[in-house]
Amino acid sequence: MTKASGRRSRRPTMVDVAREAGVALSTVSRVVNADPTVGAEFARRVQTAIDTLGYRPDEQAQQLRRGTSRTIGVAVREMSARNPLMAEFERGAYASGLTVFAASTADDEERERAVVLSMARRGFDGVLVEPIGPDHSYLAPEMAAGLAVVAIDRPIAGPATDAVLADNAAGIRMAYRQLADHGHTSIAYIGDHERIFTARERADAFRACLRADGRPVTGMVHPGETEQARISEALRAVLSTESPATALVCGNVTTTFGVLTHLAAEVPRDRRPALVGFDDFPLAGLLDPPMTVIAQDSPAMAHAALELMTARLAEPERGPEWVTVPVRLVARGSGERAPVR
Amino acid sequence: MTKASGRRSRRPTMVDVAREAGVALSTVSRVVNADPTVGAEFARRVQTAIDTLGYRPDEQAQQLRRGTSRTIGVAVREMSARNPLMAEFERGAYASGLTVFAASTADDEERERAVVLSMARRGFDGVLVEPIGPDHSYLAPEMAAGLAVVAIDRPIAGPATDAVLADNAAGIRMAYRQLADHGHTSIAYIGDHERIFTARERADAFRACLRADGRPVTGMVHPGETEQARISEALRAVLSTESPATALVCGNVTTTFGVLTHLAAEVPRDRRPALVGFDDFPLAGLLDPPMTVIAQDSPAMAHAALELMTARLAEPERGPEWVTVPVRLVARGSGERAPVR
DNA sequence: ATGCTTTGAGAAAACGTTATTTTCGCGTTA
DNA sequence: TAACGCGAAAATAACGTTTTCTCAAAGCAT
Repeated sequence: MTKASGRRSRRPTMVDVAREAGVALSTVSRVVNADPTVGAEFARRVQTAIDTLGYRPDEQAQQLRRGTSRTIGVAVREMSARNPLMAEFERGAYASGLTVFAASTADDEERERAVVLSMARRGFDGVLVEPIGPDHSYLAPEMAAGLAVVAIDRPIAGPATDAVLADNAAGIRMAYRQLADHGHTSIAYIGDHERIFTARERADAFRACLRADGRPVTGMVHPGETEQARISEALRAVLSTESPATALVCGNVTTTFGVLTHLAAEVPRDRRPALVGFDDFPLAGLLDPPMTVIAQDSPAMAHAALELMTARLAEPERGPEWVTVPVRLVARGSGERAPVR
Repeated sequence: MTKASGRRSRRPTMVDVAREAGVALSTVSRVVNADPTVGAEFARRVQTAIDTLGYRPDEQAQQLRRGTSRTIGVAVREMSARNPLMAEFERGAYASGLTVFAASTADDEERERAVVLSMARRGFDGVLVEPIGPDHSYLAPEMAAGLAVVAIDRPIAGPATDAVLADNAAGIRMAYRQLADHGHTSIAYIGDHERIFTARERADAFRACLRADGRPVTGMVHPGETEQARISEALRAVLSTESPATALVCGNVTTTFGVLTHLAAEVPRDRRPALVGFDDFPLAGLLDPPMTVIAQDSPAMAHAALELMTARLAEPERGPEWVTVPVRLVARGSGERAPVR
């Protein structure tokens, strides 16, 4: 209360505490960090000074001095979208005493770079990133300087990092198998653009399924932008041939929604194809028919990511590791319908 | 390359650049900050040194020194859940040259405190917070020290802050009116627990609607936990009286999902009540019947929040301001069904 | 008593910046 | 020619911590 004459009160600092308690600055630091070499009487005096002043250490200065922040950043395409993985990861990290801050890359390569670099230059110890573009060489110097990088959902092109991936190929095979087992012989795939790693893996796996079954590939695989117009177009192409597809595999949730929207609007209920979607979503069970999906194991993926992250933080020189997490089929009805016609 | 003998390379710092360019530390700083008083030749030399070394300023040290970070934090209940508001806010902030980092409070009061305090002590300039508990007095010293606080979705109890709220009461009135206009005379409400501000506002508004219509309130308003069991119980109570409700207003998305789940499992299609839900959600239009909802204007709310935030950053002493954003009714079918029986 | 370790606190240097002050070279003016 | 002013670079002092070093006092054995 001595010199704070201005309206705006400054945050109390260690120096203030030291003055209040009548001890040296370094003694305050030792008390704050529970250094056992500080005497009981001194500790008490400092503690009361801390309490009366409402002192809180400045984490920024701490980190600058310590060179570590116990903070890890999450750079993900969309924070806002349903992203159970991030929630799981955050929970786990919190339990390990790590702070997690997230920022979204908005599916923009340049933005990802800016976000991740900003995290690195703020002293974040690690970054969990859902990589966007084909070039991640900007990460190399940061990693050399000690930034722990774990890729999620897709691997990072360029420097070798840890990665957690879903078993996309197995998921597609399960979807295909389920439809084939229910009598479908003409199965088509509609998915995301193949510039995206997961979309590429899934489309490739689907083509492999067709080939393994001795069925024609041409005209049955439709990757592309996830806009309604493109999806509707693909659907029309697939459903209006002389021997139309009786079943569909959707490559991701956006595609699934687009397909459902199109079918609801333009295809009579009793002529709709059987459907299996990649990725589960809320309400999937309340649709008519309930939606059969390939569900990713978000908790397991988050757990794996956290494991990799903490392992790398502890031992920065370890070799990069990839973890592939199994997926599972959730049969709800849409994928178990018999072929129409 | 002179002394970096260890495997792990240090990030280059201003001192390194200064040494490389053969100038003083402060000259490097001036070049980095585009100070016009630096000579062309010096600027060039420093710039090449920066490029060859790959120097990037340490934002942490910058912020410590500058006392400002142009960073604002978002503390929201669930980052992972669909939260279009946050996405909008982030986009706008990015356009204004602000960095946004988000952390989730997991609906836990203590966690909120930890997260927000951590943001403050890291030098974040502002915090957008979706407040949890009844006591936010911990914010007072931070605000006194200059932290800009904007509450979203609910006001903050304790220190007076800016806030952006949805017009909950008007939304409930629109929902009630829509159902009444379609012939319903027995309308019930199921919603979230009234410890939550929005739930309280909505339940209160619904009671007011009943009273204004001269209808009994008892037994028609069911706020509570959003667990399936509680919701099912409320539904049974409301639907199994001698004059059962023919229409329902759901107080939030979770409740809506719970109600839909219960109805799908236990009530034959032709005996289901009309439904209006608070908050829109994806796939609402693909349900059977398509779901009528009260939709919040997330972009408008995000925009308002950003306005308040920037205004406060610019002028910390301005009076707190509350902005109420209108909602709108999206009629899709479920709220326009005539009463059964 | 003397010397030697131990304990515990203070002083000061660092972390990587930016802001302020000092210094210096040089052209201008009296 | 000396004083002056000015532009531009160098030096230095912060920002709020942690950590290393120093050093006085106390404890203990000889």
